[in-house]
Amino acid sequence: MARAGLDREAVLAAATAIADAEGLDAVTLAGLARVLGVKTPSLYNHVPSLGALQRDLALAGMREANARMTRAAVGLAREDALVAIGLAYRDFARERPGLYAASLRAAPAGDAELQKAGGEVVATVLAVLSGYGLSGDDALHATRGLRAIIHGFVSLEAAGGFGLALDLKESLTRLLKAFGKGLERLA
Amino acid sequence: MARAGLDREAVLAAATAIADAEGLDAVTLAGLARVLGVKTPSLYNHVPSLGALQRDLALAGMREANARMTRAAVGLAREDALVAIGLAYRDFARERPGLYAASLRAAPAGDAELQKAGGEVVATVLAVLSGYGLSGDDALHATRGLRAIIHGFVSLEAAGGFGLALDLKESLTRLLKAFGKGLERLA
DNA sequence: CCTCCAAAACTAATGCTATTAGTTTTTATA
DNA sequence: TATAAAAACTAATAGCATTAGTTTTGGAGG
Repeated sequence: MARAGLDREAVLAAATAIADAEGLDAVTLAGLARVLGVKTPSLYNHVPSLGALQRDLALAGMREANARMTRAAVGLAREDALVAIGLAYRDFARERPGLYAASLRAAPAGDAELQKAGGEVVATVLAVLSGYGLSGDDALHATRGLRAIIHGFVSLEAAGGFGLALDLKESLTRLLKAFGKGLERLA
Repeated sequence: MARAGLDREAVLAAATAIADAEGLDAVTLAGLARVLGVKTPSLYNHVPSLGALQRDLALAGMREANARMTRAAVGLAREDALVAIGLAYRDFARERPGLYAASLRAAPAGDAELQKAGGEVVATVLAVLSGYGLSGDDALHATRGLRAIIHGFVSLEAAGGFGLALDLKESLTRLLKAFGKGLERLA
Protein backbone atom coordinates (compact mmCIF):
# COMPACT_ATOMS: atom_id res chain seq x y z
CA MET A 1 0.00 0.00 0.00
CA ALA A 2 1.21 3.46 -0.85
CA ARG A 3 2.04 5.21 2.34
CA ALA A 4 -0.58 7.66 3.55
CA GLY A 5 1.92 10.04 5.13
CA LEU A 6 0.07 10.28 8.40
CA ASP A 7 1.29 11.51 11.73
CA ARG A 8 -0.27 12.31 15.06
CA GLU A 9 -1.19 15.80 13.98
CA ALA A 10 -2.89 14.68 10.80
CA VAL A 11 -4.99 12.20 12.75
CA LEU A 12 -5.87 14.85 15.30
CA ALA A 13 -6.83 17.27 12.54
CA ALA A 14 -9.14 14.72 10.96
CA ALA A 15 -10.61 13.97 14.37
CA THR A 16 -11.42 17.61 15.06
CA ALA A 17 -12.97 17.92 11.62
CA ILE A 18 -15.23 14.97 12.31
CA ALA A 19 -16.02 16.17 15.81
CA ASP A 20 -17.03 19.62 14.63
CA ALA A 21 -19.02 18.32 11.69
CA GLU A 22 -20.73 15.23 13.08
CA GLY A 23 -20.35 15.42 16.82
CA LEU A 24 -17.84 14.08 19.28
CA ASP A 25 -19.42 10.63 19.37
CA ALA A 26 -18.76 10.27 15.68
CA VAL A 27 -15.03 10.32 16.36
CA THR A 28 -14.13 6.63 16.12
CA LEU A 29 -10.93 5.00 15.01
CA ALA A 30 -12.88 3.08 12.38
CA GLY A 31 -14.41 6.22 10.93
CA LEU A 32 -11.14 8.07 11.14
CA ALA A 33 -9.38 5.28 9.26
CA ARG A 34 -12.05 5.38 6.57
CA VAL A 35 -11.61 9.11 6.08
CA LEU A 36 -7.84 8.87 6.07
CA GLY A 37 -7.82 6.02 3.56
CA VAL A 38 -6.22 3.53 5.87
CA LYS A 39 -7.14 0.45 7.89
CA THR A 40 -7.99 0.94 11.53
CA PRO A 41 -4.95 -0.71 13.12
CA SER A 42 -2.64 1.55 11.11
CA LEU A 43 -3.74 4.44 13.25
CA TYR A 44 -1.94 2.88 16.18
CA ASN A 45 1.30 3.86 14.52
CA HIS A 46 0.41 7.46 15.31
CA VAL A 47 -1.95 7.43 18.26
CA PRO A 48 -1.69 5.22 21.35
CA SER A 49 -5.44 4.71 21.73
CA LEU A 50 -8.81 6.32 21.18
CA GLY A 51 -8.69 7.64 24.72
CA ALA A 52 -5.39 9.37 24.06
CA LEU A 53 -6.84 10.93 20.94
CA GLN A 54 -9.81 12.22 22.90
CA ARG A 55 -7.42 13.67 25.42
CA ASP A 56 -5.49 15.42 22.65
CA LEU A 57 -8.76 16.79 21.37
CA ALA A 58 -9.62 18.09 24.81
CA LEU A 59 -6.22 19.69 25.18
CA ALA A 60 -6.51 21.40 21.82
CA GLY A 61 -9.97 22.61 22.78
CA MET A 62 -8.83 24.09 26.08
CA ARG A 63 -5.94 25.83 24.41
CA GLU A 64 -8.07 27.32 21.70
CA ALA A 65 -10.66 28.45 24.19
CA ASN A 66 -8.00 30.15 26.26
CA ALA A 67 -6.35 31.71 23.23
CA ARG A 68 -9.63 33.18 22.08
CA MET A 69 -10.45 34.54 25.51
CA THR A 70 -7.09 36.17 26.10
CA ARG A 71 -7.14 37.66 22.63
CA ALA A 72 -10.61 39.04 23.20
CA ALA A 73 -9.67 40.67 26.49
CA VAL A 74 -6.58 42.48 25.25
CA GLY A 75 -6.79 46.16 26.05
CA LEU A 76 -10.05 45.83 27.96
CA ALA A 77 -10.82 46.04 31.66
CA ARG A 78 -13.60 45.29 34.11
CA GLU A 79 -17.03 45.04 32.54
CA ASP A 80 -15.74 45.24 28.99
CA ALA A 81 -13.24 42.47 29.60
CA LEU A 82 -15.83 40.36 31.37
CA VAL A 83 -18.23 40.55 28.47
CA ALA A 84 -15.44 40.03 25.96
CA ILE A 85 -14.20 36.74 27.37
CA GLY A 86 -17.70 35.45 27.86
CA LEU A 87 -18.69 36.15 24.29
CA ALA A 88 -15.38 34.82 23.00
CA TYR A 89 -15.94 31.55 24.79
CA ARG A 90 -19.45 31.39 23.43
CA ASP A 91 -18.16 31.94 19.90
CA PHE A 92 -15.67 29.16 20.40
CA ALA A 93 -18.42 26.75 21.39
CA ARG A 94 -20.54 27.75 18.42
CA GLU A 95 -17.81 27.65 15.82
CA ARG A 96 -16.00 24.54 17.05
CA PRO A 97 -18.70 22.45 18.70
CA GLY A 98 -16.72 19.24 18.60
CA LEU A 99 -13.58 20.71 20.05
CA TYR A 100 -15.70 22.45 22.65
CA ALA A 101 -17.47 19.22 23.61
CA ALA A 102 -14.15 17.42 23.82
CA SER A 103 -12.76 20.02 26.19
CA LEU A 104 -15.63 19.32 28.58
CA ARG A 105 -15.28 15.55 28.72
CA ALA A 106 -11.69 15.35 29.82
CA ALA A 107 -10.66 14.21 33.28
CA PRO A 108 -7.64 16.36 34.15
CA ALA A 109 -6.68 14.25 37.18
CA GLY A 110 -3.19 12.91 36.74
CA ASP A 111 -2.58 14.61 33.42
CA ALA A 112 -0.14 17.46 33.96
CA GLU A 113 -0.52 18.96 30.52
CA LEU A 114 -4.30 18.93 30.66
CA GLN A 115 -4.23 20.33 34.14
CA LYS A 116 -1.94 23.11 33.03
CA ALA A 117 -4.23 24.03 30.13
CA GLY A 118 -7.19 24.13 32.47
CA GLY A 119 -5.20 26.23 34.90
CA GLU A 120 -4.47 28.72 32.17
CA VAL A 121 -8.15 29.19 31.49
CA VAL A 122 -8.70 29.81 35.16
CA ALA A 123 -5.79 32.24 35.15
CA THR A 124 -7.37 34.16 32.30
CA VAL A 125 -10.61 34.50 34.20
CA LEU A 126 -8.69 35.53 37.29
CA ALA A 127 -6.78 38.13 35.32
CA VAL A 128 -10.00 39.70 34.11
CA LEU A 129 -11.27 39.84 37.66
CA SER A 130 -8.07 41.42 38.93
CA GLY A 131 -9.32 44.76 37.67
CA TYR A 132 -11.91 44.72 40.43
CA GLY A 133 -9.33 44.73 43.18
CA LEU A 134 -10.70 41.76 45.03
CA SER A 135 -8.55 39.86 47.45
CA GLY A 136 -8.51 36.66 49.46
CA ASP A 137 -11.60 34.51 49.43
CA ASP A 138 -13.60 37.17 47.64
CA ALA A 139 -11.40 36.78 44.60
CA LEU A 140 -11.63 33.00 44.65
CA HIS A 141 -15.39 32.91 45.04
CA ALA A 142 -15.72 35.46 42.28
CA THR A 143 -13.55 33.38 39.97
CA ARG A 144 -15.70 30.36 40.56
CA GLY A 145 -18.77 32.45 39.97
CA LEU A 146 -17.61 33.83 36.68
CA ARG A 147 -16.48 30.44 35.45
CA ALA A 148 -19.85 28.97 36.41
CA ILE A 149 -21.71 31.71 34.60
CA ILE A 150 -19.78 31.43 31.37
CA HIS A 151 -19.61 27.66 31.32
CA GLY A 152 -23.21 27.30 32.38
CA PHE A 153 -24.63 29.63 29.81
CA VAL A 154 -22.56 28.33 26.95
CA SER A 155 -23.15 24.67 27.70
CA LEU A 156 -26.88 25.17 28.09
CA GLU A 157 -26.97 26.96 24.78
CA ALA A 158 -24.85 24.29 23.11
CA ALA A 159 -27.20 21.61 24.40
CA GLY A 160 -30.15 23.44 22.93
CA GLY A 161 -31.43 24.13 26.41
CA PHE A 162 -32.76 27.58 25.65
CA GLY A 163 -35.97 27.27 23.74
CA LEU A 164 -37.22 30.77 23.15
CA ALA A 165 -36.48 33.04 20.28
CA LEU A 166 -34.98 35.67 22.55
CA ASP A 167 -31.53 36.89 21.58
CA LEU A 168 -28.96 34.70 23.28
CA LYS A 169 -26.03 37.04 22.98
CA GLU A 170 -28.08 39.66 24.74
CA SER A 171 -28.90 37.24 27.57
CA LEU A 172 -25.27 36.42 28.16
CA THR A 173 -24.17 40.03 27.93
CA ARG A 174 -26.74 41.09 30.49
CA LEU A 175 -25.72 38.31 32.81
CA LEU A 176 -22.07 39.23 32.61
CA LYS A 177 -22.75 42.90 33.12
CA ALA A 178 -24.91 42.15 36.14
CA PHE A 179 -22.10 40.05 37.55
CA GLY A 180 -19.75 42.96 36.98
CA LYS A 181 -22.05 45.32 38.88
CA GLY A 182 -22.09 42.86 41.73
CA LEU A 183 -18.32 42.84 41.83
CA GLU A 184 -18.21 46.63 41.95
CA ARG A 185 -20.50 46.65 44.94
CA LEU A 186 -18.18 44.19 46.61
CA ALA A 187 -15.03 46.22 46.19
CA MET B 1 -34.73 -20.70 33.65
CA ALA B 2 -36.77 -19.49 36.59
CA ARG B 3 -38.31 -16.23 35.67
CA ALA B 4 -36.52 -13.18 36.99
CA GLY B 5 -39.65 -11.13 37.44
CA LEU B 6 -38.28 -8.10 35.67
CA ASP B 7 -40.12 -5.17 34.24
CA ARG B 8 -39.18 -1.81 32.81
CA GLU B 9 -39.03 -0.22 36.24
CA ALA B 10 -36.77 -2.87 37.70
CA VAL B 11 -34.37 -2.48 34.81
CA LEU B 12 -34.45 1.28 35.22
CA ALA B 13 -33.80 0.96 38.94
CA ALA B 14 -30.80 -1.25 38.34
CA ALA B 15 -29.57 1.18 35.72
CA THR B 16 -29.75 4.15 38.07
CA ALA B 17 -27.95 2.16 40.74
CA ILE B 18 -25.12 1.38 38.35
CA ALA B 19 -25.05 4.93 37.03
CA ASP B 20 -24.78 6.42 40.50
CA ALA B 21 -22.22 3.90 41.69
CA GLU B 22 -19.98 3.44 38.68
CA GLY B 23 -20.81 6.27 36.33
CA LEU B 24 -23.17 6.68 33.42
CA ASP B 25 -20.81 5.00 30.97
CA ALA B 26 -20.96 1.84 33.06
CA VAL B 27 -24.63 1.47 32.21
CA THR B 28 -24.56 -1.20 29.50
CA LEU B 29 -27.13 -3.82 28.65
CA ALA B 30 -24.49 -6.49 29.16
CA GLY B 31 -23.61 -5.26 32.64
CA LEU B 32 -27.25 -4.76 33.50
CA ALA B 33 -28.07 -8.31 32.46
CA ARG B 34 -25.21 -9.60 34.60
CA VAL B 35 -26.49 -7.76 37.66
CA LEU B 36 -30.07 -8.83 37.06
CA GLY B 37 -29.13 -12.48 36.59
CA VAL B 38 -30.32 -12.69 33.03
CA LYS B 39 -28.90 -12.88 29.52
CA THR B 40 -28.59 -9.66 27.59
CA PRO B 41 -31.31 -10.24 24.97
CA SER B 42 -33.85 -10.87 27.71
CA LEU B 43 -33.73 -7.20 28.57
CA TYR B 44 -35.40 -6.45 25.28
CA ASN B 45 -38.59 -7.84 26.74
CA HIS B 46 -38.68 -4.80 29.00
CA VAL B 47 -36.72 -2.07 27.28
CA PRO B 48 -36.76 -1.19 23.58
CA SER B 49 -33.07 -0.31 23.40
CA LEU B 50 -30.16 1.10 25.32
CA GLY B 51 -30.98 4.51 23.97
CA ALA B 52 -34.51 4.30 25.31
CA LEU B 53 -33.16 3.29 28.69
CA GLN B 54 -30.84 6.26 28.72
CA ARG B 55 -33.76 8.47 27.86
CA ASP B 56 -35.76 7.00 30.76
CA LEU B 57 -32.80 7.69 33.00
CA ALA B 58 -32.68 11.28 31.82
CA LEU B 59 -36.39 11.70 32.37
CA ALA B 60 -36.16 10.30 35.90
CA GLY B 61 -33.24 12.61 36.58
CA MET B 62 -35.08 15.71 35.40
CA ARG B 63 -38.10 14.81 37.45
CA GLU B 64 -36.12 14.22 40.59
CA ALA B 65 -34.20 17.43 40.12
CA ASN B 66 -37.40 19.36 39.74
CA ALA B 67 -39.05 17.62 42.68
CA ARG B 68 -36.13 18.48 44.92
CA MET B 69 -36.06 22.09 43.81
CA THR B 70 -39.78 22.70 44.24
CA ARG B 71 -39.71 21.01 47.63
CA ALA B 72 -36.77 23.15 48.69
CA ALA B 73 -38.44 26.37 47.66
CA VAL B 74 -41.72 25.79 49.45
CA GLY B 75 -42.53 28.72 51.73
CA LEU B 76 -39.54 30.72 50.63
CA ALA B 77 -39.27 33.81 48.48
CA ARG B 78 -36.71 35.87 46.65
CA GLU B 79 -33.16 35.43 47.86
CA ASP B 80 -34.04 32.55 50.18
CA ALA B 81 -35.82 30.70 47.41
CA LEU B 82 -33.02 31.39 44.99
CA VAL B 83 -30.41 29.92 47.29
CA ALA B 84 -32.67 27.03 48.20
CA ILE B 85 -33.22 25.75 44.68
CA GLY B 86 -29.58 26.21 43.81
CA LEU B 87 -28.38 24.20 46.77
CA ALA B 88 -31.09 21.59 46.23
CA TYR B 89 -29.95 21.07 42.67
CA ARG B 90 -26.37 20.83 43.85
CA ASP B 91 -27.35 18.19 46.42
CA PHE B 92 -29.11 16.24 43.73
CA ALA B 93 -25.99 16.20 41.58
CA ARG B 94 -23.85 15.12 44.52
CA GLU B 95 -26.16 12.43 45.81
CA ARG B 96 -27.28 10.99 42.48
CA PRO B 97 -24.34 11.60 40.16
CA GLY B 98 -25.43 9.05 37.59
CA LEU B 99 -28.98 10.29 37.36
CA TYR B 100 -27.67 13.83 37.22
CA ALA B 101 -25.26 12.99 34.40
CA ALA B 102 -28.04 11.22 32.51
CA SER B 103 -30.28 14.27 32.76
CA LEU B 104 -27.60 16.33 31.02
CA ARG B 105 -27.02 14.04 28.07
CA ALA B 106 -30.55 13.87 26.76
CA ALA B 107 -31.63 15.52 23.54
CA PRO B 108 -35.17 16.75 24.19
CA ALA B 109 -35.89 17.48 20.55
CA GLY B 110 -38.86 15.45 19.41
CA ASP B 111 -39.53 13.84 22.77
CA ALA B 112 -42.64 15.39 24.26
CA GLU B 113 -42.28 13.83 27.68
CA LEU B 114 -38.65 14.85 28.01
CA GLN B 115 -39.46 18.30 26.77
CA LYS B 116 -42.23 18.62 29.31
CA ALA B 117 -39.94 17.57 32.16
CA GLY B 118 -37.38 20.13 31.07
CA GLY B 119 -40.09 22.72 30.82
CA GLU B 120 -41.12 22.02 34.38
CA VAL B 121 -37.62 22.72 35.62
CA VAL B 122 -37.67 26.00 33.75
CA ALA B 123 -41.07 26.74 35.25
CA THR B 124 -39.71 26.18 38.74
CA VAL B 125 -36.90 28.62 38.12
CA LEU B 126 -39.35 31.08 36.66
CA ALA B 127 -41.62 30.73 39.67
CA VAL B 128 -38.78 31.56 42.02
CA LEU B 129 -37.99 34.64 39.97
CA SER B 130 -41.62 35.76 39.95
CA GLY B 131 -41.07 37.17 43.42
CA TYR B 132 -38.91 39.85 41.90
CA GLY B 133 -41.70 41.29 39.83
CA LEU B 134 -39.86 41.18 36.55
CA SER B 135 -41.74 41.29 33.28
CA GLY B 136 -41.21 40.84 29.60
CA ASP B 137 -37.71 40.26 28.35
CA ASP B 138 -36.24 41.05 31.74
CA ALA B 139 -37.89 37.98 33.18
CA LEU B 140 -36.74 35.76 30.34
CA HIS B 141 -33.16 36.95 30.45
CA ALA B 142 -33.14 36.51 34.20
CA THR B 143 -34.44 32.96 33.90
CA ARG B 144 -31.69 32.11 31.49
CA GLY B 145 -29.19 33.71 33.81
CA LEU B 146 -30.28 31.78 36.85
CA ARG B 147 -30.35 28.51 34.96
CA ALA B 148 -26.88 29.18 33.64
CA ILE B 149 -25.55 29.97 37.10
CA ILE B 150 -26.98 26.89 38.76
CA HIS B 151 -26.19 24.50 35.94
CA GLY B 152 -22.76 25.96 35.40
CA PHE B 153 -21.69 25.82 38.98
CA VAL B 154 -23.02 22.36 39.63
CA SER B 155 -21.64 20.83 36.46
CA LEU B 156 -18.22 22.37 37.02
CA GLU B 157 -18.19 21.00 40.54
CA ALA B 158 -19.37 17.58 39.37
CA ALA B 159 -16.59 17.49 36.80
CA GLY B 160 -14.04 18.25 39.47
CA GLY B 161 -13.39 21.60 37.87
CA PHE B 162 -12.87 23.47 41.10
CA GLY B 163 -9.49 22.69 42.49
CA LEU B 164 -9.09 24.67 45.64
CA ALA B 165 -10.05 23.71 49.14
CA LEU B 166 -12.40 26.66 49.46
CA ASP B 167 -15.92 25.82 50.59
CA LEU B 168 -18.03 25.12 47.54
CA LYS B 169 -21.40 25.60 49.15
CA GLU B 170 -20.29 29.03 50.20
CA SER B 171 -19.22 29.88 46.66
CA LEU B 172 -22.57 28.91 45.22
CA THR B 173 -24.50 30.67 47.96
CA ARG B 174 -22.60 33.89 47.38
CA LEU B 175 -23.15 33.67 43.67
CA LEU B 176 -26.87 33.17 44.05
CA LYS B 177 -27.19 35.97 46.56
CA ALA B 178 -25.27 38.30 44.27
CA PHE B 179 -27.61 37.39 41.46
CA GLY B 180 -30.53 38.16 43.74
CA LYS B 181 -29.12 41.57 44.53
CA GLY B 182 -28.81 42.24 40.84
CA LEU B 183 -32.45 41.36 40.31
CA GLU B 184 -33.51 43.73 43.07
CA ARG B 185 -31.67 46.55 41.42
CA LEU B 186 -33.46 45.71 38.20
CA ALA B 187 -36.97 45.84 39.62
C1' DC C 1 23.01 2.76 -7.27
C1' DC C 2 22.09 -0.55 -4.04
C1' DT C 3 21.24 -2.43 0.47
C1' DC C 4 19.14 -2.51 4.73
C1' DC C 5 16.34 -1.22 8.54
C1' DA C 6 12.89 1.15 10.84
C1' DA C 7 8.50 3.07 10.20
C1' DA C 8 4.13 2.39 8.55
C1' DA C 9 1.13 -0.01 6.36
C1' DC C 10 -1.27 -4.55 6.26
C1' DT C 11 -4.09 -9.14 7.70
C1' DA C 12 -5.92 -11.92 11.21
C1' DA C 13 -7.75 -12.53 15.53
C1' DT C 14 -9.93 -11.43 20.19
C1' DG C 15 -13.24 -9.60 23.02
C1' DC C 16 -16.49 -6.25 24.07
C1' DT C 17 -20.76 -4.00 22.77
C1' DA C 18 -25.90 -3.76 20.91
C1' DT C 19 -29.24 -5.86 18.39
C1' DT C 20 -32.30 -9.32 15.78
C1' DA C 21 -34.32 -13.85 14.85
C1' DG C 22 -36.01 -17.82 16.25
C1' DT C 23 -36.86 -21.28 20.07
C1' DT C 24 -38.15 -22.96 24.53
C1' DT C 25 -40.06 -22.38 28.96
C1' DT C 26 -43.02 -20.51 32.26
C1' DT C 27 -47.19 -18.77 34.17
C1' DA C 28 -51.53 -16.89 34.37
C1' DT C 29 -56.05 -17.31 32.71
C1' DA C 30 -60.03 -19.13 30.25
C1' DT D 1 -56.35 -28.52 32.73
C1' DA D 2 -55.28 -26.69 28.14
C1' DT D 3 -53.60 -22.73 25.82
C1' DA D 4 -51.49 -18.61 24.58
C1' DA D 5 -48.91 -14.68 25.75
C1' DA D 6 -44.91 -13.19 28.16
C1' DA D 7 -40.33 -13.85 29.27
C1' DA D 8 -36.65 -16.31 29.28
C1' DC D 9 -33.26 -18.66 26.24
C1' DT D 10 -29.55 -19.76 22.19
C1' DA D 11 -27.44 -18.45 18.03
C1' DA D 12 -25.98 -15.11 14.95
C1' DT D 13 -24.60 -10.53 12.96
C1' DA D 14 -22.36 -6.27 12.89
C1' DG D 15 -19.58 -2.46 14.74
C1' DC D 16 -16.24 -1.07 17.85
C1' DA D 17 -11.16 -0.96 20.01
C1' DT D 18 -7.24 -3.36 20.51
C1' DT D 19 -3.15 -6.67 19.98
C1' DA D 20 0.00 -9.73 17.46
C1' DG D 21 2.39 -10.80 13.77
C1' DT D 22 3.56 -9.94 8.73
C1' DT D 23 4.63 -7.36 4.64
C1' DT D 24 5.77 -3.29 2.29
C1' DT D 25 7.93 1.03 1.66
C1' DG D 26 11.09 4.72 1.53
C1' DG D 27 15.01 7.03 3.19
C1' DA D 28 20.02 6.89 4.96
C1' DG D 29 24.62 5.10 4.52
C1' DG D 30 27.86 2.57 2.08
